[in-house]
Parts: sequence; C-alpha cells; structure tokens
Amino acid sequence: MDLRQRRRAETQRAIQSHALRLFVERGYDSTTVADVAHAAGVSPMTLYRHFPTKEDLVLTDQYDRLIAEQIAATPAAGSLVHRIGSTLVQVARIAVGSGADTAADASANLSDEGFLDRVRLMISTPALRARHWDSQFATQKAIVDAVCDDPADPDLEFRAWVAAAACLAAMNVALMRWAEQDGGPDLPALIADALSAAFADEFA
Amino acid sequence: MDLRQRRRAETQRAIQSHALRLFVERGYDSTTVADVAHAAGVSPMTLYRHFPTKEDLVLTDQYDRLIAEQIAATPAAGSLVHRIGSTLVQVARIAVGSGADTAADASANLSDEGFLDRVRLMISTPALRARHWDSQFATQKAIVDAVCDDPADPDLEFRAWVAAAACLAAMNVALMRWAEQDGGPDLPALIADALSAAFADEFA
DNA sequence: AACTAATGTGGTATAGACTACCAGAACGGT
DNA sequence: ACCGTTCTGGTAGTCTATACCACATTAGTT
Repeated sequence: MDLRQRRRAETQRAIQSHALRLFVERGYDSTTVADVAHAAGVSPMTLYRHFPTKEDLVLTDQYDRLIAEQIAATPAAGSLVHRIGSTLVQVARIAVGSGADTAADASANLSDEGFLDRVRLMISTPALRARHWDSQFATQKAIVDAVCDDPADPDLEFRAWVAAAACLAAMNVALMRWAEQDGGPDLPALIADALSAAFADEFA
Repeated sequence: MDLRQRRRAETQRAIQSHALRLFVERGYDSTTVADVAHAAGVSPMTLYRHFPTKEDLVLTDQYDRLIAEQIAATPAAGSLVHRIGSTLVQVARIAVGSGADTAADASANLSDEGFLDRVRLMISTPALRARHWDSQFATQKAIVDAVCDDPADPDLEFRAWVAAAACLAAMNVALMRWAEQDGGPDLPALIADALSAAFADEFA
C-alpha cells in the first residue's frame, strides 16, 4: 500500500474519531465542522476533502460492503427474505463482536466499539437519522446487485428490492430498540426476533 | 373556521404550489428559498414560518394523518401486516384518485395531481430522499399509535413497529417503481404486488 | 540526483439555508 | 372604538458547503 494511501487512511481515521468524541461530548448540532477540524489538527478544507458532509463524519462505515460480500457468499437456496435476513443477523454478530469473528474481521476493525455511540447519535439527531435511512437505500442497492445474477429478469429485481427493503426496515426497528436499551439486549437475537415477527419465519 | 386560519392555509397552499412549480422547472438545488418566497409574494421569513425547512416545501402532506385514520377504522381482525398493508393500498387509491373517492376526500384535496411530481423530486434529490425516509419514520409512529390499543404490551408494540416498518418499506419500492415508469402502472395494484412479494399474502 | 506529474493541503471569498431579535400591521373579541 | 394576539417583514449573523487559487509533498522516470 502506498505511503500516501496509508497517510490518507490515518488522517481519515483521526478526523472521524475526534469527531465522534466531540459529538458525544457536546452534541452534534453544537459542534461545528471547524471545531472538529481544529481538534484533529487539520484545516476545515482538508476535512471536507475526506468527508463530503458533516453527516458523513458519523455515517461513514464499511457495513454496506460487508453485507454485500456476505450475501454473495450465501447459497442461493431458500427465499430471498430468508437469505437477506440471515445475512443481516450474521453481520450484526460481526458488528457487535459476538460470535464467530474471523481474524480478517478483527483486523479490518469491523468489531466496532463506537457502534453504540454512532447508533445513538443517528437516532437522536434528525439530520443524521434522515441520512442514515438514505444510506440504507444504498445498502438496498448493494443487496439487490448481490442477489440478482440475471439482470434481465425485472420481476426478480422487483422482488429483490422489496425483500431487501423490508428486511432492512425490520432490522432498523431492532437497532433502535437495542440503542434505546443502551446495548443491553443481544443485537443479533433482537434482529432475528424482528425478522420473525415480520415474516413468520426463523432466521439463524 | 377563522378568517385567520383560512388565510394562513391559503398562503401555505400558494407557497407550496409555487415552490413545486419552480422546483420542477429549474430543479430543486438551483432554486433558492428566496426565489420561492418572491414568486409567492411573501418575504423569506414568512416562508420559514410556514415551512421550517426548504425540504418541507416538497414533503409536507397529509397522508400520515389519513393513514392513521384509515388504520383506526380497520377491524382488528387479521395479522398486523395484513391490516397495515391493506390500509396502505387503500390510501394509495385515494392519493391517485382511483377507486372510491368520497366527497370528503375530494374536498380535502387529497386526490393530488402534483403527487407524481413530488415523488419524482423526492427520488432524484438526495436531500429530499433522505428527509422522505425520515418522514416515514413519523408515519410509522402514527401507525403504531393507531394499532396499539394496549400501551402496556411492549411485545405488541415491537411487533407493530416491525410490521409498520416492513410494510412502508415495501410500499416505497412500489412508489419508486411507479415514478420510474412515469405513473403508468396502477399504483394501488403495484403496492399490493410488493406487499405480496414480501409477505406471501394477498392485499386488497 | 533532478525533473515532471499527480496528489494532498491551506487560504480567501462566496452562496445559500436557517435563526435571533425587534418593529410594525392585521385580525378577533370586548 | 379598543386592546391583546397573531401574522408579517427587516437586519444582522452563524454555519455548512463550494469554487478558485497557490504551495508542499510524493511517485515515477531519466
């Protein structure tokens, strides 16, 4: 990896971690972008180069990519809803660090200790909540692309969009309930419960 | 009704209609709030009194209230998903003006000729899309409140949130497909198809 | 080592959304 | 006709985000 790429990734990480710290301490709206930039030791303009909007300071993560990878690795047996739902439960296990963490996951820093803070910020701040829903729209697209092998089947595509949207919506309810209770419940189990309540099925 | 209330409702309607016209003509981002205010013959500050944010100029409608009313009027038989899904199909009939419009609906101006324009704007403009998802969060809450008679049952509340979220997510997919095809398909039928694809059930 | 191209960084100026505070105008009930 | 309430407008300001510019650092080549 380039020296440039490494430095870039490092400053990006530093900016985001300072941002989250300040947002938790002082609140999102009360913290200006200039505050974050100053705390991270960069100029406001450099910050905007790494994160196009203030909201991205909280929302940027790698779960979209992870979900798409996990979906693609899933056997095509079973209903769309079951495939997608099971994948979401599995990704939640990785995110909270329970269950079968592989070495690759740990090294990618996906087991995220700031996860609860980020979810809480997203729920309590209107601007962040809105952008979060929209980023899940991108997640839907990633899921549909991973599921649809045959792009010439518009009906399959439609059903994939519906299944992805409904599963993510159920997961969001579980995520909100989990954050409300300060991360007490087991998130993967809670997501599985939500999916079961919606689709009357079992999710691993 | 007061003269004041009538005037207020009238200026509100005038502002929103001028806003939609300008947004469609010039694009959302290329139209400033000052432009809209000037076109509607009011000051920018008056506009902000009626619509707290620029996004509300597009997103403000009365479907939340309508959905909640229709849900409350639904018999409590059948599953949560079926009750909510059927209601959404019914409300879509009213929105596009097909089916059983009552005189009350027509007088309330719910059969909305600008509906397609608004959906198109919402889908194509990132800021609007995000806020639209979040306004559906408010819709979810309205549905849950309408469904949950017994507020002391946390499990029912959880299942209601999940059902509302999943149904609205499926409806959104149908809404996007409908707008993509310029309002050609029958929206209520498309929503019913989406719900059927997600829940393997029939929706009136 | 030196030169070039690409890239990261910072400064200034600016647009536009939104708010706080204050002053005047119109309406509703007495 | 009178007074409190509500609607409206103006000014000044904050903050997010962008456009344009110049400088510094790195990567690849000779």
